[in-house]
Amino acid sequence: MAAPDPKRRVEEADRVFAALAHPSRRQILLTLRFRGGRMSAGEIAVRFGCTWPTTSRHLAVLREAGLVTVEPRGRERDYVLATERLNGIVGEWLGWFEPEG
Amino acid sequence: MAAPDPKRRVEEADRVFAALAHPSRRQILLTLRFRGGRMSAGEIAVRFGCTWPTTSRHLAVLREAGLVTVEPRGRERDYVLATERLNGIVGEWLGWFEPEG
DNA sequence: GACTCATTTAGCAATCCTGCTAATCGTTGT
DNA sequence: ACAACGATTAGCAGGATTGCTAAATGAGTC
Repeated sequence: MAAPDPKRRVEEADRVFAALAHPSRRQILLTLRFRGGRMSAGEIAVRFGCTWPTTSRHLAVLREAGLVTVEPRGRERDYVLATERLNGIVGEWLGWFEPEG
Repeated sequence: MAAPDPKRRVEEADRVFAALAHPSRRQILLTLRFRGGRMSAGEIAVRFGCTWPTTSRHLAVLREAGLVTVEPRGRERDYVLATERLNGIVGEWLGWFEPEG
């Protein structure tokens, strides 16, 4: 486990919020959420208007942000939603703006 | 108050998340939060590394996203943090990923 | 009105993002 | 080995973003 380096934390938040900036990527996360948190790249790709490679790159952005993890399964690749990280980073940031305090 | 048009809701979320994608803009929101939710454009600008016009444009992006509102005061302009909207839009989206359900 | 201060707008260059098509890689099945 | 399938990578064009400097606006002051 990495030390609680605040600089690293900031860079991670940067990548997470940058990843959430694109509607298709938020849609991918929601789709994953309501399909049990795990789908193959193909299952995800067929649900979107853009081409396969474009979706694949969106998935790469989400993976580099740590919002999904990849688990190869045969010749397919399962993408697994990292719910705790999404709630952790975004929730922590949003927590600064809570009414009380 | 606008009708609960889902399409409009989506477009608003787009703009909000796009606004949050830039570190300087998140920093502006945090700075506002911990200075009482209200600051003039100048007070905000002097705290950032970039030039005044650049900060001004960041503020415009936040304003178009509805995350801040502007209140002219004399020849200055106060930017007011729209906490309830930030918590509303981001919190609602994040709510879809809560553990239960 | 002329002048100053606070802030924004205009205009430009560099960079990043997103979409596509074509080519590639790794696994399965014959 | 070969072909088929799932998925990613490479390369490119169009458009958006971000930063800057210089010029313009708008409100207060003399």
